[in-house]
Amino acid sequence: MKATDISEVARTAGVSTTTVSRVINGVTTVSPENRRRVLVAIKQLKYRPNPNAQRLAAGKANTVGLVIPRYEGIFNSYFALEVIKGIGTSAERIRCDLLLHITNGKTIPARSAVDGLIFLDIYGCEELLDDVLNQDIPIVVVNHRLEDLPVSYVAVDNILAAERVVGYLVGLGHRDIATITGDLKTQAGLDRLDGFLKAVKARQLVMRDAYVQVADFGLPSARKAMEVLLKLSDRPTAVFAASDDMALEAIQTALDKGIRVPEELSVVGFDDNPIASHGRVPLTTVRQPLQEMGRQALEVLVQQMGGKKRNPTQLLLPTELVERQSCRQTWIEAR
Amino acid sequence: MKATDISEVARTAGVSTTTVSRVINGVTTVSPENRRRVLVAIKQLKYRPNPNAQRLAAGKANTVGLVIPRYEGIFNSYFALEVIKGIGTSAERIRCDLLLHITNGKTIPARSAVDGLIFLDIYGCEELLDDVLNQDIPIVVVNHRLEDLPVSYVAVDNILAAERVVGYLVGLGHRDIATITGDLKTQAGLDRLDGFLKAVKARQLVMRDAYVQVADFGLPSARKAMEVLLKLSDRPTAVFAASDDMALEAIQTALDKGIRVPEELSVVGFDDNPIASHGRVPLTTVRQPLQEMGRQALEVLVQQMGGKKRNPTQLLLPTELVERQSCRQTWIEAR
DNA sequence: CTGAAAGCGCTAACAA
DNA sequence: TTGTTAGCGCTTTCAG
Repeated sequence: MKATDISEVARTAGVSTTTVSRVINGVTTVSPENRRRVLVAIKQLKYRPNPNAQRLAAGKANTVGLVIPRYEGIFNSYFALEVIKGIGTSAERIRCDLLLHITNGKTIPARSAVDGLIFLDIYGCEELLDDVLNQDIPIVVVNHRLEDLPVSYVAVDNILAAERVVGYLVGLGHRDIATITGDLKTQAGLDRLDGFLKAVKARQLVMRDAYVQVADFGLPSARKAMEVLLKLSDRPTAVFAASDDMALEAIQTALDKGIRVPEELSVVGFDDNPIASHGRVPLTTVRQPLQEMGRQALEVLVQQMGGKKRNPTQLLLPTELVERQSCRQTWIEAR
Repeated sequence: MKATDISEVARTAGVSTTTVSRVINGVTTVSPENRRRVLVAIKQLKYRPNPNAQRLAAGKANTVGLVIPRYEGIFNSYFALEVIKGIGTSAERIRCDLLLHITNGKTIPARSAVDGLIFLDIYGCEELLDDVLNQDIPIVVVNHRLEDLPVSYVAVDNILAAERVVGYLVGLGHRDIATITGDLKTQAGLDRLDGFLKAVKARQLVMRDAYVQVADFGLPSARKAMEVLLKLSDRPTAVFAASDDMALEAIQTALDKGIRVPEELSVVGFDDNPIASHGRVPLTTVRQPLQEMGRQALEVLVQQMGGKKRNPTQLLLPTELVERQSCRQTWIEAR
């Protein structure tokens, strides 16, 4: 049982394979009559071109590679699925295939299998990046700024977002603000901490070392961090967690110890994971346009693959503080 | 800038392209000396074979297509990411590429682009299935039993799982048990309801129509369902929600109305989403081996692609009731 | 154990 | 507007 090929279509349509190829690829120089006959033949034979042959002959893959670091923290997250979703639906629209490549930091799809690459973060893939850059393959990185490198990226201003969180909390009267960080090996984790620190310094808030609890985006680490914070003699009145998951876990930990949120402790998260907006305490958090990041990443990549852009596009998408009910004023305001 | 090709490798190794091809493909009939020289040349030239050419020449793609229905309920879920993860990590191990294809129910990857297909559920893709079956392309469906069709699947016994939930609840003394269903257009949703109904009947429990609240896996639908249940004059003492997300939302809804969980209302979920085990009320739920499903699906597919198996493999993986703290006895047991 | 040569199915000059 | 003719880069008989 052999699949029908282009020559068979050509034969039954009474034209050359070239003509068939032309109508398949939307080349306009085909007479309406011939086009019609080809179309009929294709339908009748249920012909579908062999993509491998197309790619080989045309020298382009019509595929973009989605490289995902095999790292729990990112792979496992709400973040990943949302971005994939954004990329996936866009890819479907422009009829381009998506090659999912989960990597241990050592491998990427073969050059000729893809026209371009999207990295979903580059945690653990730093060395790969050099390879890629040397291979002249179009690439865009999601969720990691690479300002000194000529690489396109689509990310979010985590520093600014964290600063805003602190500003918001200060506006509510908090001065003793702690943070539960993400994995500091990721840029997002690091930036969220940097922004926090920057704002704390700028506003000359109380800054104890213990107010920075290093965690790793994991639930257990968040719980541990929160337990430490709660035991502090000068317990913070507000906590900024670097992810919604961790924020939820932190709230849970506090509630377990009989500390009410937000009455006795304000908590802010990061992500705007829907599950967090519906919990016991609807979470005040930072919304990132995750699907949008995916969509834009693909768009930038496509432009680059089209050879339009020579210099990298570096995009910082806006975040938004979503106020819900996990924060509260610490004093009665003067009227 | 042209990529190095096999003939270049052959030249620098002083052998024919055939020999190079042999060492690449692990054919054993190559002298150790030649093998060494080829390997050296490959490394030196940083040669990587062109997959498209390989696929075309060899007639196999070394790629499996992962078809995901473009449907919020499945695409968006914890379920999807976990299964993808299972498939992805397995695929990485057996060095097979993964083509992610998000579909509206009308398209699948071209036959020659993949050696086989994994459907992540088939919601909205029922017609596609016929196409696939007519195309003699190896396929396995995840999360949907197709007992009357000669199609491999890897799923979970949702009916049995739901029955067990009811059994568990009855064991705690509940007789007024309601359910918040998933989307009944999905088999998983339907089965969970069927199992529930079956068990309720078998145990001759109270069964009011209002005890079956049809929802769709979405949070808003779950909330609405719960609100209806709570207003009932004969309010149920226990609720089985068809997903953890919905269960959480249900608990939240109850708490909002001042109804304590589990003291006044027991709730059971489905999935064992980690976020549910850490909430205000650690959720008693049904664990499904999601990653395992992905892994097994790929394994079954690979066997099928190898031509080993002619008849379909139909797997029902075990679930497990994870008891946490969202359920409670309704009466003081006699001693 | 090795290599020559014939494709795999399609695209793209180039000529007509 | 059309068809002829080379390839694209690799695998695979088949003969040696």
